Amino acid sequence: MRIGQLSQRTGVPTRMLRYYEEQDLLHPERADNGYRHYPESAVYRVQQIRGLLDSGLTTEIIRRILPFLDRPDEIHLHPQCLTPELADLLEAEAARIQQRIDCLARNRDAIHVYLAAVRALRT
Amino acid sequence: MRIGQLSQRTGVPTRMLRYYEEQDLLHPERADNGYRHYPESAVYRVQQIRGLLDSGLTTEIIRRILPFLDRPDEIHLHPQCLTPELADLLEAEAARIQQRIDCLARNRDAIHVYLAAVRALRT
DNA sequence: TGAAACCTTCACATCAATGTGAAGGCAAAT
DNA sequence: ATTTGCCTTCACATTGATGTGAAGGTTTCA
Repeated sequence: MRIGQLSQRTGVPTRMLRYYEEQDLLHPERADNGYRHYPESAVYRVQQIRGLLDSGLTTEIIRRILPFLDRPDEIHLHPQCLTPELADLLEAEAARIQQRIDCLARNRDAIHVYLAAVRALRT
Repeated sequence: MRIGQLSQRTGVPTRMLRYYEEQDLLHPERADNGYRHYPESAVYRVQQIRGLLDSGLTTEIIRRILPFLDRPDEIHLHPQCLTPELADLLEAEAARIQQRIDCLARNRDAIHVYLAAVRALRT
């Protein structure tokens, strides 16, 4: 599919889709006339990128972990592809992600506790 | 405590603590000489702000939900303090937070699955 | 064939969060 | 008492993610 349709289906402006490509997060094929051509899977990929960006990860981090965020494929399953440094990076990033989850969950709970408390008072 | 010590204990630069004050996230007392004076609880509060910022919330959103993120106190427990619009805002923000959590948890799991798969291959 | 709706690249603007530094007042210790 | 280190405000710079618009090529369709 072309960029306009991908933009429509994801709600992400074409400007941003080109930006993500510049940041090495997307790698669409090019048609003869130069138009970008995305596979169906790009829809999920873009949603994933947006979700991670919106959760505070930078494009730089996303670029580095993105190859490992899908079903482990043969390309990356060869043990020698996982250098100790890369494993450390993934572990560290998973830990940072967990920290975010904990923080968000705490505050989500606090909001719900508050709402429940006020509503209980109103009975 | 003064700004320098709060900075040391939280790891947040004084520049940022003043910025958060400007954004109405912190409200330190002032001593006669104009120095800011923070209560002990400011340490947690700053960590909380940092965590939320780092998780993609803006200072604007944080400012609006911050009063409700602590133990519900008498000030805010009066039902008339919770206008329907405010309740909607809190619900909506809780939902957005939940979306972030889901996205982060999915990708954290994917990292762990990948690491486990590679390590299993290496046995 | 010509208009409408897409596509391309290039470039400058904005916004929030943060860095950095200057110019000067206050305080604690040698 | 002077130095050292903290504090104050003011102000300009930077960085990452976006918005916006210009100038021009392509596809589709009436």
